[in-house]
Amino acid sequence: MNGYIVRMPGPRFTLDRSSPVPLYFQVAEQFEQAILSGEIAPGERIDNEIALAKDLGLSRPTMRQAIQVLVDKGMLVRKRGVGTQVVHGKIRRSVELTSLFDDLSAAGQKPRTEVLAVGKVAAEEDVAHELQLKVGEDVWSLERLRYVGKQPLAVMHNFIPVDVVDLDAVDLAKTGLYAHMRSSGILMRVARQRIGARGAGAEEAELLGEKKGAPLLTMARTAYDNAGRAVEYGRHAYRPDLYAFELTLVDR
Amino acid sequence: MNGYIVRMPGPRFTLDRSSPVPLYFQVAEQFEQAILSGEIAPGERIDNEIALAKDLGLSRPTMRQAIQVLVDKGMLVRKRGVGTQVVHGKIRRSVELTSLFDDLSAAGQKPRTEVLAVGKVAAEEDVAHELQLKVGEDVWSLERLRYVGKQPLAVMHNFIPVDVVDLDAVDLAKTGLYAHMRSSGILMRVARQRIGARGAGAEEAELLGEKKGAPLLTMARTAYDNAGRAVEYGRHAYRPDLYAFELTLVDR
DNA sequence: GTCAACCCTTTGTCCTGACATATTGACGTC
DNA sequence: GACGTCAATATGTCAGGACAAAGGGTTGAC
Repeated sequence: MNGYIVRMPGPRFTLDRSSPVPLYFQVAEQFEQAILSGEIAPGERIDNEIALAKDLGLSRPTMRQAIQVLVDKGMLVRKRGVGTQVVHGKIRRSVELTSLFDDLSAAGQKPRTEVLAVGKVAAEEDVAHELQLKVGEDVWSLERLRYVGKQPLAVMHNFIPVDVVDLDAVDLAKTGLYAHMRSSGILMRVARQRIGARGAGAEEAELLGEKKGAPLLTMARTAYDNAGRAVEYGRHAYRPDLYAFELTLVDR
Repeated sequence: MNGYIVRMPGPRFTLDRSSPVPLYFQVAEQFEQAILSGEIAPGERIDNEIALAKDLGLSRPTMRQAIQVLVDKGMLVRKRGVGTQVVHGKIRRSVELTSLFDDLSAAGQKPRTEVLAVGKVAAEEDVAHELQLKVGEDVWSLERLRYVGKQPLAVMHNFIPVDVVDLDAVDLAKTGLYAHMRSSGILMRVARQRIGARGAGAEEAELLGEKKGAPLLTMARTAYDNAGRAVEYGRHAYRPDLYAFELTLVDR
């Protein structure tokens, strides 16, 4: 734990070379903090890569990798021949491979989940197609109603191949589906989402406390694990007055 | 014995070192092509980085950079100690810093645009806030109706600071707004989007050929140039039966 | 005064080399 | 046969150096 304090244009960075956290990540984290706290103002230029690397006792590739993390997040912009600037401080976390449950927990809300139905069903055509199965094969079907406070927020319908996890033994009202899958060793690495809208059906409307035909925000998503296997397909409908998707795009 | 068959660059990649296109990008492009064409099947492992680099006469960092491009696109997945696999072939291009016009053009559709109104207006509070202006300052206001074929697809309302571009001299029915901004030297590098849904207002409904209260897919977006300046704020409403947002998420 | 040519700064690309760490399969012991 | 250990394999991280290319400012010619 050899701490390393460096004096920079504004912020001081500390590096711990004995930590398992990669150096470039340590730098990126502290840079992000300095930007979010306003220590480095939007529009301001940061020192050039070579000087930064030298000041921190790092190589230039490592310094570049750290900066790249924030460029990918949309917080910094590089301009060849000019330098690297802060774009803007407040960045909404882009849509990630997290669940609504995670989102709300992070926001300090108290989400509650009601399991409407769970069991094995025969895969219909679209489900089978998304999960790379044959029509009629068994899949878990899980229907849940999500509340935030006392308000119903979303109707969620997930399909999961039976050989991925076992849903019988779990209390899904307490544990998020994704948390359960993670703890079962399922790592979701890539997901495809499709966001749209439609009018509420009679049953949905009833569940969400809306009228039939009321506008709903929909999201269908297929998640793949690190072997490329489809491990989850979900179709969800949200009350648009309570939920929206935010994302930050970066042109590279 | 090595019971598994490792896939080589069976397609011999061609590299042009005199080209201005970076080597890592040349490799990434050809790899992508091989994956999309099915030459390398989903789930298949590709050769390890060192062997690939050697075969192509590249250094390992360059090879890694090439692979990283496809990992970022969600086409490949790396597993330490194991190798790199193809996830799945058909990847929808993730939401990018392009416009609907670009999207439809790329899809071979023939989009048509009707300019409903264009002119300078005093910025209201939300517009001023998004564009980093003061309330009451002049901004361009541009309302358009987008058709695909004969069907109205979207109502688009854009706001642009007056010192960014001049909209008077342009035929916005023929030229996309973004294309015009690009040709004016405005480079959009970062954008924040918020996707939601709501019922159609009376005017919108009329324009889109829907009934009042019909579900619409909405997207609000603020774009920033490479100096961090807000250059565009737009509020758009889409007919959900004709349009949806697709994106691919990658966990890194 | 205008504009082109030049130089300096900074990021972009690419190379070689090294060690760390996660994963898997094979081997050996009990 | 079950289980722990070890080695092989492949990616992850990091160092240090070199040249290319783009942008911006300065200088000089006209």
